[in-house]
Amino acid sequence: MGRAPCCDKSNVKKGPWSPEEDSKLKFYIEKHGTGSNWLTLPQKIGLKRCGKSCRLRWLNYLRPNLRHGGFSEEEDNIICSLYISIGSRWSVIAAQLPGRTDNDIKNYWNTRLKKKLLWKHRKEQQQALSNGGNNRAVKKESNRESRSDSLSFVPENSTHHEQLYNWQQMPMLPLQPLPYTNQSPSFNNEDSIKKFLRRFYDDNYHPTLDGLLNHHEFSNGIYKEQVHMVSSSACISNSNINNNEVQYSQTGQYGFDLVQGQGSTFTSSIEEVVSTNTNNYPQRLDGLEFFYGEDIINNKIMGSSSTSCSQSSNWGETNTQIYHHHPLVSSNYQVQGLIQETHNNVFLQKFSYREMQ
DNA sequence: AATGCTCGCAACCGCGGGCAA
DNA sequence: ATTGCCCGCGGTTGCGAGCAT
Repeated sequence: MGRAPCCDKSNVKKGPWSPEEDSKLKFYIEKHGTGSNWLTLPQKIGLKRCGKSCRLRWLNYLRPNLRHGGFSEEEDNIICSLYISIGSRWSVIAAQLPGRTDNDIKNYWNTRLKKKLLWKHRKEQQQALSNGGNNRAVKKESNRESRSDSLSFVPENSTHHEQLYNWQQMPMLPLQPLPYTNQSPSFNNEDSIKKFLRRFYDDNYHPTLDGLLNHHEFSNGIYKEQVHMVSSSACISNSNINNNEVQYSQTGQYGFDLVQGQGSTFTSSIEEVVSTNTNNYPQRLDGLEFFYGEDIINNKIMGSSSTSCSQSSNWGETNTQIYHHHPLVSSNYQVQGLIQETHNNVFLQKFSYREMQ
């Protein structure tokens, strides 16, 4: 006994949507909403489509504020780090990337991002071989990947934004040299991909957190300031609130210290840090919205999921807290701030610190 | 110019979970 | 507690555009 079909399959249209169908669906939903029943919706509109097909079309294509293509470097990093943390839960990953659909991210991962990582891995292998190896097969494959990469990510008429796709221009994490192996990494399953990805992030992978530290660096010649984001599956929901992450983060919580150093006074909030860096290194702020939140970059409050973080602000609401003195940081570093957020059941930690040079 | 191949993306499909009766 | 229905997710497929031969 199979499941009863959701609609009369012989009486519904399949395949690409016509502009007329799109406008019918869009017009109706914008005016009346979905009526919380997708299956009956096509009949109301007069569309010969399955309700599920309507839902998919609306969510993935027609609904407002969607972005297609043009994934940024930061989005790449978020996708990679979340993939490591939580696997192929595309809807959860999509929830962290405004305007992106789970379908888009899934396609992007399967068709480009995975290959991009593989290509980089192979390039490193080839470099390791450069002293002695002259493997024609590797060379041929490498040429093919290079060509493919240049066409896919850095077209000749690309804009600055598009050029962010060029691996060589990406501010990569410090990489461990990869030992040469005759075998390319196999991407047969999720675990092998995660394992492979971690090779790129070994320096920044934190076993206790089971998370990835996304890494951005500012340097003014005196101090090095590093900003990390941790996404962790270990604290995936509030029910795990007692695990190590939260417990140790609670030492010295709430607020920031003023930190003195080499004639400079560090500011007391990330908001001010952003402001400082905007003045000194405005070019490095581009694309950091994912870390600070659009509201901070734009100096305005846009929503509840990401909040500004001044000391006296309304930070305590629901899932967001500020901490300092993160135990990961040694005496050579001074923590600037730590933010913990929960977005759609994904736990995120963001912290910044400065390295005393 | 014609044909075959590859790639990217939109859409489909089946299944599991949640919820109400 | 059980059943049926719907929603949403993730894996898969099919098609069209662009590229290689």
